[in-house]
Amino acid sequence: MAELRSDARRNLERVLDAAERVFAASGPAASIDEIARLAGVGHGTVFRRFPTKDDLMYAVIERHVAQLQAMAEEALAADDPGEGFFDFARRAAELMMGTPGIHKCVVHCGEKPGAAELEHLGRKLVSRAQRAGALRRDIEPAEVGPLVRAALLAAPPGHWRRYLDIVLDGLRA
Amino acid sequence: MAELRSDARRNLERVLDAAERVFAASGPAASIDEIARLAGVGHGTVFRRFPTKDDLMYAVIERHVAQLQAMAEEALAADDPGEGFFDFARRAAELMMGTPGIHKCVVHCGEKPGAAELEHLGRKLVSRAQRAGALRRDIEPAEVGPLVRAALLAAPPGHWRRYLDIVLDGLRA
DNA sequence: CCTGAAGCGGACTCTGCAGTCCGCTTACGT
DNA sequence: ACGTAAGCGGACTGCAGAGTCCGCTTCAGG
Repeated sequence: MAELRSDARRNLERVLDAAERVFAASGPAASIDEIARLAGVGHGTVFRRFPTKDDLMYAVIERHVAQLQAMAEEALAADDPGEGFFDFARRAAELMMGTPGIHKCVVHCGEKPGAAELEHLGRKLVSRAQRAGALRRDIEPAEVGPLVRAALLAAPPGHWRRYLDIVLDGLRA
Repeated sequence: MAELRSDARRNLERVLDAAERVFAASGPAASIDEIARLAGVGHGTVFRRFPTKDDLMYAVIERHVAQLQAMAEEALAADDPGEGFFDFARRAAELMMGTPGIHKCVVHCGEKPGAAELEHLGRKLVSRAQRAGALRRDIEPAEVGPLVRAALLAAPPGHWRRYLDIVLDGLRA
């Protein structure tokens, strides 16, 4: 990655920026051609760095996952497990809903990228809250994320916070 | 519809049956070719009866919508508004989740077909339950359906009942 | 500078879909 | 039984997007 020629590095950056914007706007349905056009490069250039569209999507997603991971770690350090969980849910939702298209990409990928770590943190967060009696126990820790995400995506543009409240209320013990 | 030649009527039936099965399996992504193949007809035959894929989808969906409508009317007649609503939700979910692909088609169409009536019934059902104090008031009657449907579709295959419970709990006053 | 390797980009292929068209077939009234 | 209009089906078109390839351009080291 450091071995790239200067023009190549510049183009790579442009591609990633464009991809982020286009995926954010159109979700997984975004086309490589559109990204290349916005980046001001030929689409062959995109494919040289990212052999498939999914590869590019992962690259874009990875930055977001990193942010979520930091939040999750912080939440795990909270004194009150219940509050840690609900705060995290709200903050994560705020982040994801800033770029709904990318949110859809995450759902689309089944979170394959480097999300094993994040998923692990999420599970810990949930089961800690369950043990503390703040969360209903009849749901698997791994299932909470998908449920919340689905509710967020189903909401009409401005109203996802209401949907989130409802689902979080439903999750309470 | 009664003016059809006998072979045409038979083919029409075959097409609808095949479409139902294929849409149920693959959702809105199903291809006309696959439906035609399963029906044992050329795809030109499908297009003669249903000029666009959406037309065919509507035809398939309509039967399901009719069933839901009957349920909704029954639920509106229930003594307890809250119970009427929650029973309807569970029964409707049971019906829809029997054919998840068709459920996806319904979501895909934004329920255009003849669903104005059903939507109206749904709104009445919700606002009646809200007035009776059985349902939280900070959600529009028209928003309840999408939220519930999204949760159902997000559930891993066998577990949608759990997801439904959670969302319905969240909806309680 | 000059050169060769790295990089570029767009023309090209391939795939899969919706939707059209028309020569052939078949049901059905007489 | 036969004439004809209704019906059939598959070859065809058009489109859009993913991924490939290769002749040309540009960077960077000597």
